[in-house]
Amino acid sequence: MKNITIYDIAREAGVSAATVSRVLTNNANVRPEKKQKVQALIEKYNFRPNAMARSLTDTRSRVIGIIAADVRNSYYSKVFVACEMAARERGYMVILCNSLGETDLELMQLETLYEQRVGAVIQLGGRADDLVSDTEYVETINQMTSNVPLVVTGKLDGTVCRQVQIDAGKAIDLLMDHLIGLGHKEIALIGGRKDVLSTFEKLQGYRRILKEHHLDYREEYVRDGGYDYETGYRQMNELFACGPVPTAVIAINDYAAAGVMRSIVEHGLRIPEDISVASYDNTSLTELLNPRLTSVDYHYEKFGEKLIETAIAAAEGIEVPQLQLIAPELIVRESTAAVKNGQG
Amino acid sequence: MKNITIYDIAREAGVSAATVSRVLTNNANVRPEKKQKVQALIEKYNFRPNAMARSLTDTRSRVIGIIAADVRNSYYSKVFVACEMAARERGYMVILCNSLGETDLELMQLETLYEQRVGAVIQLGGRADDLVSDTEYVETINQMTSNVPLVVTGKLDGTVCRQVQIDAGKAIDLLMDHLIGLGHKEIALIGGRKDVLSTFEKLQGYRRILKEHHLDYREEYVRDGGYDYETGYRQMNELFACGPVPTAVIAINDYAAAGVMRSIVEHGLRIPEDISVASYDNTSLTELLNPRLTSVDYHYEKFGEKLIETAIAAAEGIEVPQLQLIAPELIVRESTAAVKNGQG
DNA sequence: TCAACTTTTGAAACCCATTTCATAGGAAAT
DNA sequence: ATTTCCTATGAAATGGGTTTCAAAAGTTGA
Repeated sequence: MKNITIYDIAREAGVSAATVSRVLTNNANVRPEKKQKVQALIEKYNFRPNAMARSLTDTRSRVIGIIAADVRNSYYSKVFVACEMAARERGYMVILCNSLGETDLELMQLETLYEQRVGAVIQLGGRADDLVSDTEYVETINQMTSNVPLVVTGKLDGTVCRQVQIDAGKAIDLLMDHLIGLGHKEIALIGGRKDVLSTFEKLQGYRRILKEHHLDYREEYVRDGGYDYETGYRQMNELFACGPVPTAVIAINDYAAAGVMRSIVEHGLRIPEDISVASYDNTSLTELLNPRLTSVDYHYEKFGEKLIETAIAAAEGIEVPQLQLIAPELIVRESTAAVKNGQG
Repeated sequence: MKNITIYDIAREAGVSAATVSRVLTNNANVRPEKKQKVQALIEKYNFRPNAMARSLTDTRSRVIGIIAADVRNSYYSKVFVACEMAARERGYMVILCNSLGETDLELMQLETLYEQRVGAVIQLGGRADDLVSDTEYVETINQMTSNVPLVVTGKLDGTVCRQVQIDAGKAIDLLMDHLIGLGHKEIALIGGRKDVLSTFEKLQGYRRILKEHHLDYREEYVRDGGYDYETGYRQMNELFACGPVPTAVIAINDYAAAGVMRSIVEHGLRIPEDISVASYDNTSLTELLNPRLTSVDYHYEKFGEKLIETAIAAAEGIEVPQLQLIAPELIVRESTAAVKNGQG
């Protein structure tokens, strides 16, 4: 299956390769009759120019690499698809890799993407979201970013990565305002690792808001863990077993919320009549669960656009603010309601 | 940010570019001291060879393209991640595109992937899953497959695409055996388009199995539509409104099942006590819904491996059987139970 | 020590498109 | 009709690797 090249086309058309190239790129004058002859042959052989060869001279390859933690998680797949659409509109392609939480793999993929000479890499989740950056990791990243610019959704102190973050402070604000407005005073926070930037910021916000409303901060109400169903289920069970039971729960994402909800139902309580549940991410899960879940949306379309725009700017050497924030929005559904009378 | 090349390394090491290349590919003898000097410089400059330039001579690019309908759907993201892992183990990369159900986009992406000179393309969902292939589409595909081999999960008559299919007949067998074994005689089928191969085959199997068990086929029990929550919800509502209410429902996937479940709950019935619900795909949703959903699993790891192996074989010109089947497995959870006494 | 091998090595060709540069051909201006 | 200015075109250089081929260097054996 030998591939056809512009030379084959050129020979058969009786022109030079340069002329074929001009027809392909369409940015120089070619006599109409020759142009037509070349186009006919391109059609005939179903010829498509080799993007590899092209990008050798092009310098910039019009490809953005994305390293996501795991697209099987709805949050990442939503961001990814948003990025892909934004990239396509701008004449770019994206390449996706899943790091699956393994730092080694993450770095290998960064390397592979650089070998592919992508213009920039966007990192979704993974090591760059950690609150405190590991020195060795930062060093490796610094080596790589001398080759290819990196856009992260967290932050990496001591590097030149561009940051596009969700405004986590605003996100917790929205949830707390909503719940406090409904009369809740006992609000638990379930799931998430405190050493992850966004989770840490949410916790900070939680304490700040409690103080602003003269509400007590209770250690037992903050129960971290992972970002999955299991964590939500286990931690809510613990709350039932040990601590005082809150009137509202904020889960770190929709998966954790599903776990929280099951635990509540298994304990014979109703949502939202007995306990309100809300979460972050606003994935499709929110509509599938029963009751439908109140959740914080991140305007994924805008989010993807900003990520891609930042990446393209970085690839093309254009300056952009190093930190950009995405404003979240609260989507209220059935899982939150006013606190019961006589309680709180 | 001028990139370093093997020539830069060669000059500084006082050797020829050929020698540097030999060190990189590691497949020829190079005097140890020179090898070491070159490796030191590679390290020093953090040099990585340009994969584009490499694949110009390599012919085969060690990249497989994947066109999925939409990775925001759990099914596709599971297959994709499985493919990615299988590819990595075999020294390949994958590039993902989402066709979002648009045939034009699908073809554009096929073209883009060919321009990238991927070794093969795997198509998940989309046009190739249609029962009857559109002539114009087939023609375009035939043109493209003269350039790059295509692996599909459906079938495309009149083309040379390799097929890796889930054994849909076996899948419906598993579900029906399970439900009939539980005493169900009134089983509805909800969701899916009949012009999609796998859905069609499931319907065929459904009729065959009913006949084998001397059960009546009832038109009203087969309610097609899309593959989403809405379809499940709407069609189950219709069943409640118009038709006889079945004792069990098989939804075309977990999303549709979620819709079916909500409709049932909203009608004041319980799952599985009043109605059993089961579905295909066994995505993470099955564990998140309440009750947990009985669903048919496709051994995604094996599925991904077979897809990638087939794609790599095609890329390297190795013969493989044109059609390969994946055997599904039933995962029984809480959403199915024996039919109530006095019914059926 | 010299012939006969084997291992290393670099120059040059090659992969495939783009782009520069110089030339050839036409059209417009004098 | 001649000069001037564009437009159209091809040869060759370029980008960054790999590979072939032939020469150089190192080994071995007699």
